[in-house]
Amino acid sequence: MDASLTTKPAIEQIAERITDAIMEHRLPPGVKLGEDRLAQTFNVSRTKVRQALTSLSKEGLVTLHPNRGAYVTRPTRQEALDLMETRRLIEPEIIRQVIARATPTDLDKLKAHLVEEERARAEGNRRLIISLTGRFHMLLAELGGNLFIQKLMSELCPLTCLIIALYDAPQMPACPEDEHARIVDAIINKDAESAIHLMLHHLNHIQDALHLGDPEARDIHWETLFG
Amino acid sequence: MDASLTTKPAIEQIAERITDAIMEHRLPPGVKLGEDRLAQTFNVSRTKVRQALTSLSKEGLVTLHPNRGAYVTRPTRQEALDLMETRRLIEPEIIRQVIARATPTDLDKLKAHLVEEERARAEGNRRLIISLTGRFHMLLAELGGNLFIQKLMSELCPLTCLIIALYDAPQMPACPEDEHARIVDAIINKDAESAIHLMLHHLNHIQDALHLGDPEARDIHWETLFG
DNA sequence: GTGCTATTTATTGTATGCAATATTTTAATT
DNA sequence: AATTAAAATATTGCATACAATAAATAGCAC
Repeated sequence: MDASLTTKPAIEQIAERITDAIMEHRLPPGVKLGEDRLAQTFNVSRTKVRQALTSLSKEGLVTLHPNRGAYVTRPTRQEALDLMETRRLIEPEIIRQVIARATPTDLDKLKAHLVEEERARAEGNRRLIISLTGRFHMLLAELGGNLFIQKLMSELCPLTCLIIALYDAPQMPACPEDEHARIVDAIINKDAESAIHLMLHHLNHIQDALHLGDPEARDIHWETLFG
Repeated sequence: MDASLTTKPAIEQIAERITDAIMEHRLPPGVKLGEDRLAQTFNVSRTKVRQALTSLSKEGLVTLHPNRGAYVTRPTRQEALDLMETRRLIEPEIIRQVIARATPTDLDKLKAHLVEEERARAEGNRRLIISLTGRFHMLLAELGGNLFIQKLMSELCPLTCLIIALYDAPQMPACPEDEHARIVDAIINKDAESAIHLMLHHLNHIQDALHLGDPEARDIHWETLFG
């Protein structure tokens, strides 16, 4: 029997491994992703690495500088604000969708995820915690069932991890321990209003933990600076 | 002097021309986009065509079948519903942003766009009308200023054109003549409530014109049909 | 030693040729 | 004639080699 039914295309696998590394802060923003090096690392030809990198650049995780190579994106403060604004718009709708559609199996998935998060916290595995925190929101979007919102969140969440890597206070825990659990509780109780409220609170916590206000170090708008 | 400052990369140009053709219904859904043929058409190598096609597939306009080639996407009814649901969520927020941020120059751009639409209507150029109708919403997203919402709308609008091509009644005009103009009026008057109301009305008109309800011809879910 | 230019080195961008995979045509058998 | 098998054809997927570009180094004048 062929295993190809379960095997994903090599290019997607590469992109996924890079995404994972970025979400877990093993690849910090700004790092160069040389094609040859990656090709050797993954034991594939440069061709496939290139395709994975262009794919990631479409998702915004990687920035391509023509003739200069691929770098892990360094989101600007403005981009961070735009991203969080978008999430505050989208995620309440996701909550509504999940409450309206979720099957018992779906709710089990949410509970299982909380267990994983709990375990990562018990281990003190901060990198895993950040990654799982992102995946919680991607899981919600998946259960929400809207394909476009799902795709959007699957891009915004890894980018959020990058933003945390760039702007979060180094020692501060990414977000209060039980916020995800409380959101799931409200969803299970089909209490949309509470769940949305908790979600918005949660998103505000994430944003408040970021140092986006420092006026001295604000981004330079090279495009409009001259002429 | 080099013109390269104004010249876009060849790959993007190809992708754009294909996008335009799709938006104007010159390339109907389901059509095969053979690599060799496109390469000859655009007088470039197959390599660049391939990259343009993978880029378009990331945006959802083109669907890649492994070893079988690229086809103009045929959105399912479910995808059409998800898309319109997403637009109803996003576009009211865009309206709010535009009213909050728009400069006089921005408003001029909106007016200029209305003039273009009017001209296309006067000419009876139905293809151009559909394309411009899409671009109106992309322009609003641009003026809204949120980069992520902008990117999202720049994907949803061409897809909407595809959906119209697939599901719209052949003879029916895509949408009532002056809805865009009325939305712009409300924006100029900074009347957010009216503008949002008109926008939602407008989106519902688009959706109502689609034949998405026919139960006999609903999509087959091949993924979950077996096993 | 500093600033400039030229050369070398490294890295990305692209075309091309071949292998792998579908599709179509032809042939053959019932 | 219909169905299946086999061969031929066409198309996509991929690795590789080379060209174009940028970065790093070396050389040179002052």
